[in-house]
Amino acid sequence: MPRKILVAVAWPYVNGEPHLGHIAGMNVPADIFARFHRIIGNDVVMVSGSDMHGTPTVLKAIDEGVTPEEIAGRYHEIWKTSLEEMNFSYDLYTHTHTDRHREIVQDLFTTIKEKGYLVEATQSMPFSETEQRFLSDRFVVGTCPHCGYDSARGDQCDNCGRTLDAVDLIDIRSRRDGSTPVFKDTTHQFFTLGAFQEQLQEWVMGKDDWRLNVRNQTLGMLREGLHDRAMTRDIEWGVPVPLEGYESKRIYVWFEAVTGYLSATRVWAEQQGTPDAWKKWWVEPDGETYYFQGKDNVPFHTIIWPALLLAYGGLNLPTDVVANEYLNLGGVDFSKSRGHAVWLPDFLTRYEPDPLRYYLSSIMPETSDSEFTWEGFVAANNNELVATFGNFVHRVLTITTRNFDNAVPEPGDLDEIDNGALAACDRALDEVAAAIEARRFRDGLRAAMRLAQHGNRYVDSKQPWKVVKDDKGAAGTTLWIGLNIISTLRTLFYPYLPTSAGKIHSMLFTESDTLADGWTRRDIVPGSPIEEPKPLFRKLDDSVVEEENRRLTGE
RNA sequence: GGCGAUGUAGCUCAGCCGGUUAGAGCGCGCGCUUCAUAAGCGUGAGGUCGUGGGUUCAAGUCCCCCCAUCGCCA
Repeated sequence: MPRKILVAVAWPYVNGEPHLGHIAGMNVPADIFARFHRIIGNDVVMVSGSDMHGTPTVLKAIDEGVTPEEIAGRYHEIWKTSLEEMNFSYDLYTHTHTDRHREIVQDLFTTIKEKGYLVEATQSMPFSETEQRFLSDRFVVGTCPHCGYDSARGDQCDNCGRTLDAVDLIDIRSRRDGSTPVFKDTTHQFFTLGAFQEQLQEWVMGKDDWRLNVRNQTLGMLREGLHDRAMTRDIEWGVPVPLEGYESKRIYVWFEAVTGYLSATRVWAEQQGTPDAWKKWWVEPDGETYYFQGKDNVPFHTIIWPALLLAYGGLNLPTDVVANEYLNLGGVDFSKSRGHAVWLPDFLTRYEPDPLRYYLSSIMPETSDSEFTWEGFVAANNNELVATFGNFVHRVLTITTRNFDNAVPEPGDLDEIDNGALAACDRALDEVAAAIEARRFRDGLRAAMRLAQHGNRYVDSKQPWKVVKDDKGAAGTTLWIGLNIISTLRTLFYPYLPTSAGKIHSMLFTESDTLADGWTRRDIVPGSPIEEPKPLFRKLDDSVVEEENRRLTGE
């Protein structure tokens, strides 16, 4: 029975282009995981989309003097294109500004309201008298009461980093027109998070395969106790609240955005012509759901979203929340709010996706922040991808095609070393599978690379380029083994480097594809044709480092 | 301020329930090889395991204080 695996990838808010920091921690691991589960035969659906209604998008729109819809639409297209170019295998990459998403969010909201888990309460919020509207925390600025910084936001001070309450700001003013707001009571719907405390606690306690930071941070918050949270806001960009008297309010973007996981799966199922198919992952008790995102929103996925699912009832809680740390750039924060970043659309105009997927996988911020450097990228490309992996494939294929008339040689009897090489293939399949299954992607990559190294050692010890001169049969055996190793590498790297796996496949086989062949060492059939080898990866000149660093620091 | 994670060779990281001279990949030195995108293989150097205490016959590995970085919360 295939397992049912939902791969839910974080929804980026679209107020700018994607950069490497975004994809290193979320899309890359998610895609590896999804591709792996597909190739071992599981029933996978991978969904995500752009969060159109995030506050940063509204702020950007104000800055540019255009509508939020225009900003969101513009960057959504850019994101979508870049994600496709990276070969991330989404079954659906949508966005939150669709009718269907709104319907599903409102259904969730209404149902949870009917069940009594949304209650009305009032709170005091800054209100702009000039504009006759409430200002959410990020729309007000003032002087930080802690450090005196004069442009602290209503939710946080960018200077000293402390989180703030708008009430505490000194000399508070509207970010929109500079006027001084007054504080006024406003009515909102509060989600009774505390009602789910025990259920959540019990649930998380059982998750001993979660990453330490995810599990412990969640347990810590549960220990401290949960408080009701406002699920509506006084804003106009977002999903309308389906309640009377709430016409000027919208559903809180976090309630709405996480619901995207569910709505996207349903939309995908509807597009497939099987509208109930989403239940395989969300309703059937053995459906597994994996959420990939950054460390900054762990509680939303381990507490708020699960509580919403419990409140709604009958929907599966996350199997795991795979939160990664951050990928930084040369010690500088990768956040796009600063100017320093390697932008994905720009990167892809000069470099291939697979070397990037390789490097990002090898430095994936699984346990702590990591750093992208151009030196590292070039080194990983040249010394590992090209020298170890690409070169192994190339040398074996070259010797084969030159000496055996572009066909797979016939193997003779296998000796201990030959059998050891085949055993290494099978071992690598097991090791990589175990690592990816356990969401240890760096480990998996390294295990795959070990097979390429084993292949190089094997070929070195057998010296087929020499042996072929006086014992063609023996050389044929060696090359046949070598081709088996290449075939296995094709499979091992398929989740990480899908394009390269495809290239290897077409050099070795004339039909089927890597995915269809499954997670096994496909037999290499003597006599079948082999294509003239072309290098899998391009070596990068060292000057790239200097060139790109210059580009980064601004000419 | 509270909670959580991280801190091990130049770089990226392994080190489970404490136990012989602390490991891997990359980089670096040396040697071998030349089929291959001057790629490969072997070998060597390199570490006060963030700091300071403590427990123990024995501690990166357990306990406590502290420091640094990142995230979350007040």
